[in-house]
Amino acid sequence: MKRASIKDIARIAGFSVATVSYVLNKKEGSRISDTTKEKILEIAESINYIPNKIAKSLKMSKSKLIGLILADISNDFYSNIARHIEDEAMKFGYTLLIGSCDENPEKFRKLTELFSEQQVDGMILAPVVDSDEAVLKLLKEEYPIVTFDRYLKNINIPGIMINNAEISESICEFLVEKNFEEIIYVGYDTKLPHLLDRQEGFDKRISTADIQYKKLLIGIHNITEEIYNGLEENLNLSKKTALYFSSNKLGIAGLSYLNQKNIKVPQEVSVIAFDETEAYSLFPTEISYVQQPLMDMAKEAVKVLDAQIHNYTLDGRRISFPAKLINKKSVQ
Amino acid sequence: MKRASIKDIARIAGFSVATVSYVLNKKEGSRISDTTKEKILEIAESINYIPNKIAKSLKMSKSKLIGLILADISNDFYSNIARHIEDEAMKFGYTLLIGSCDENPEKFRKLTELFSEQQVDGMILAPVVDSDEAVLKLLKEEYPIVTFDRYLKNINIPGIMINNAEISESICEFLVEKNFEEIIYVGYDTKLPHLLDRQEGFDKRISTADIQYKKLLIGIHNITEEIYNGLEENLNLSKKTALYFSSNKLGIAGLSYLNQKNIKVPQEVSVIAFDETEAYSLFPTEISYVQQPLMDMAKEAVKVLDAQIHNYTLDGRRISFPAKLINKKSVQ
DNA sequence: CTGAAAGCGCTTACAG
DNA sequence: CTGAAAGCGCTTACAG
Repeated sequence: MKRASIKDIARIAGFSVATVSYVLNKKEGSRISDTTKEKILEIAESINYIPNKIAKSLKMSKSKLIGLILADISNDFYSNIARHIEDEAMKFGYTLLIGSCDENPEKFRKLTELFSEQQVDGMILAPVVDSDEAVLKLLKEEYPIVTFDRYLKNINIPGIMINNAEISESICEFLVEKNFEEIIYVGYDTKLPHLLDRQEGFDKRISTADIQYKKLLIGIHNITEEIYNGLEENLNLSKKTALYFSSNKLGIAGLSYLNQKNIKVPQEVSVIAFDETEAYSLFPTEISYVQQPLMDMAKEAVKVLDAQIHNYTLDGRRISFPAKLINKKSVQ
Repeated sequence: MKRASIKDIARIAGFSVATVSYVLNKKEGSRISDTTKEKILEIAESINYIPNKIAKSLKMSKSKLIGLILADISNDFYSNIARHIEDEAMKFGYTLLIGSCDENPEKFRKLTELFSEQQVDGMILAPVVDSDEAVLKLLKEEYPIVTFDRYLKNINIPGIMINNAEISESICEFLVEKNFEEIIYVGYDTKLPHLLDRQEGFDKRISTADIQYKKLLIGIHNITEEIYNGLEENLNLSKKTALYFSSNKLGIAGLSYLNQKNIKVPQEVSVIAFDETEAYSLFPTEISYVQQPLMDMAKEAVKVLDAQIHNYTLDGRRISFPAKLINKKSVQ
């Protein structure tokens, strides 16, 4: 079925498409008589008129579409982000295109290209390792973009993130004061700057403490198995030990290991994890974790993006939101 | 920066836009000389030409966009679905618009309208209670749609789902054979047909068994608290009892309760939950659960939708995929 | 208060 | 082998 257009309304109403367009868009400036307005509105209603945003987009060079590229929408952390961004984007009248790139720079590039062809007005990106080139290309097209969660070391664009180094440093401080004999930092074997920041913040504080320290760096593609083997090898229950899992996935995989091994938290080992997830509620001990203010971050991201979309100025400011430790019962 | 168009290429190359369009689209039929082709391709490359799909969409009446409406993208179950659908849609050249409606028919309606204005080629819907009207309207516009997970009792459109009644019936059979003294079905207090099917399938089998049976029906908006109170009141550990949690969220909330109360599974109570989630791996006992073949379902959904998009025929067939019990250690 | 016309960036049937 | 032209459904500056 061909859908009704403004032209159909115009024909039936006996007015021009211009007049119909003015009425439908409720422009203040244009003085259309009330009877004309009513008639047109009535007809639009009766023939079930649905405006064609594609046509409007073409004419206006604005699609009211925003592209969101993240590692994997099925990952709890990212799907939470997506939801917050969706809500916020809707408030601004944007609809969300979502793409998952699986830490793969080629997929990332393809998604930026696809979204760019789709004429999204802007993109919110969680860039992967080696995605600089793709982002640079976007930048050359003067595409409004903002990074989220992650950022690019060598490209200065607006980015929303947490205070990765600082929060890790303060987590370390917190653990140091508890007098552990050994602390194990569990992170990813990666070049992602925000994760390196987490590491370095932790390293910085621990280096001035006289505590045994290990780093377990996990390949990003085989988390469960590597965590299992890593902890199997490195966790020494005869010492008073604390584990710091520096991401959501790592936390879940690590807790799953402790669970399988029936290792008691915090009696045998203390744990701090990252991000909120209802999964923690199934673990026998209430887990202490680092909480990111995702909703505030999403609000800011959309706000910053929308501002760019409207005036095409890119100030390269990165904004760090403070994460905080929600201390429950997994550290003693 | 204004983006380069086909017209710019034409001007620079000294050919018409028609020729440029033919070359860019690599049509077989049109015989363009190789030198022309090369020249045009080269220029396109050098001025960083990006095709404008909005313009193409308008001309072709095809946006290559698919809308996905579900209850909440941050819900583990739905974000998994979204990911599978994303992957499959991409294979067909579609990009995904995602919207969450929070079980709210008004939000659902708004999303259908928004997507419809956005000219998506089709929609994959997890309809909510009282969304019949919105779907009917889509149908009147002859919009290609397919329901997923859920279906509409009174509207006959293609739908992808599991064998809700049958799987529940066979879960019940499984439990009956274990000689429990009491079985508690934990479900939602809802009118969603697929959830009623789950209930009725269970009821059907239990009605022929001589076992004490309770149904705990939970309001969809306050799960954690209602599960807590409901189990507190109804779970009697002096009897050999089995709990059947008929959704992912209910399973997690229920296990969380058992965890808080330090009730041992399966020693004190047996449990079967619904859907896979890594959350289960944090629970002290490996959880037996009902697995839905989400990837196959996603494949089928996109396939069915794509078929509709291409020939506008709607056969109202619902397709049930077999769910199956993955039996672990939470039932004794 | 209303309309004719141009144009957004494409595709494609037709002509030559 | 290539181009002129129409048209997809809108918006808007301009004229009357």
